[in-house]
Amino acid sequence: MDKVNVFWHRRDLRYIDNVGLYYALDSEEPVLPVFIFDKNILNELDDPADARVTFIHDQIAQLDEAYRRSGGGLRVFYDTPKAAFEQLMEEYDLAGVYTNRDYEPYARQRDQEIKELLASQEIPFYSFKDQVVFEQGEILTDQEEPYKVFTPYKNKWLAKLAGIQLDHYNSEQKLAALYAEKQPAIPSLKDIGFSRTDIELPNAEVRDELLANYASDRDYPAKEGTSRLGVHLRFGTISIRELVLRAQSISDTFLNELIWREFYMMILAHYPHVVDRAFKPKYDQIPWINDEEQFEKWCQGKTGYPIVDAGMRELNATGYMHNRIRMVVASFLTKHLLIDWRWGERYFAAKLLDFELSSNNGGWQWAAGTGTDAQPYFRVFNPYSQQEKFDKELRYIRKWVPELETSRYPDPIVDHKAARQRAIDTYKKALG
DNA sequence: ATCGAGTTGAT
DNA sequence: TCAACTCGA
Repeated sequence: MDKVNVFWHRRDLRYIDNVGLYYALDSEEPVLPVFIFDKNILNELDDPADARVTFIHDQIAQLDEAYRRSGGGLRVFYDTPKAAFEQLMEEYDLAGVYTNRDYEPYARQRDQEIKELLASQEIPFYSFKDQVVFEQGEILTDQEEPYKVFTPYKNKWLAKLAGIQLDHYNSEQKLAALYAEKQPAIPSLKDIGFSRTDIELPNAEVRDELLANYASDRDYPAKEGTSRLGVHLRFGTISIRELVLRAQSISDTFLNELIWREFYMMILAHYPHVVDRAFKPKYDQIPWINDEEQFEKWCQGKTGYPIVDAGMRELNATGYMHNRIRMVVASFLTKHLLIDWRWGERYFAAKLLDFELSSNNGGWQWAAGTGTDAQPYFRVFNPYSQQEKFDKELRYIRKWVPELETSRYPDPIVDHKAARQRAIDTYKKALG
């Protein structure tokens, strides 16, 4: 049996500037890189044509190719992580398993299980910080408590960043240390129960010009003013350290967004109850109406509110929605329709290519007013003034709602003024 | 203990 | 101006 170190890729699908991979390749033993198409996760997805699985598969194929060029190869499983590691333990004499930390509740439980499995044969499990600049626990108040408000968190984060150097881990220059054995061909999408989608994904490049104009352009959905990097941050096809360095020198506003990402990851790690309950417990008292017919119309983009409908149709057609519009549709669902934020959260989770549990949950709780640092409940976005401010020329709206201004376009499913008042009254009563 | 502040607003 | 309340130093 050959003695190897395993490097386990999860949501770090790159070989450049990869911390865990760097340390694995720096070790004594040759490195077998591994990826598992996790049945526990994939079995939960209803639609076999899933753009995210397609994306992952493409990235896996590219990684495999890069490793093959260096004389190695990526070992890919379609299984549960436990079964995959049991097989690896049979096939190899494992010196250790290296990986980058992953902070979601499922991931932490999964890693604990694998760590224990390995420990039963005295195989060490080494994990590294790669996905974020600062983990939960690194940014705390003076009382050593996790922050609940963004701004002081951000200030501490920036102060801490100023005191460190963000290193580049040149894993890409160490691939000669890969385990040189031909690995089986990676399973096809069909083998794992999925089919290819033709949804186009943005590439992982950030232009300086985009960052330079980010603060002024990002709120206008008709412009190409946002980075579209969410999916790459989700699957680690771009390095957060590289991105932070770029942002630092070009755009504070964009850097802020990266800090939000870590803020919500920290919130999820410290307060895992947010996954299915309000961050602020009192807000679980709100009597949502949860009208299924209205929910369906919201999903389909047939609410009769152009900016809401445009956003939902963009999401349905492309797996993406402009951030400004995400706030508008979320406010509309929770406030105007008084539908449980979790319904909206779930719909976004199913549709968004850049879906990130912590950010999605944080964003929805913010819009619903149930979260950290959230909107006050009496602040209800006005879909018409949002439209007037951010898509005055109707460029975005007409693109997704071409039948606007025809008799085929539906009447509003609720009256803005009445719905706004109903929301405020309902929240007030529930919280009072 | 006190007090200023709090992502993206609306009327 | 509104309107509610908690966070954090």
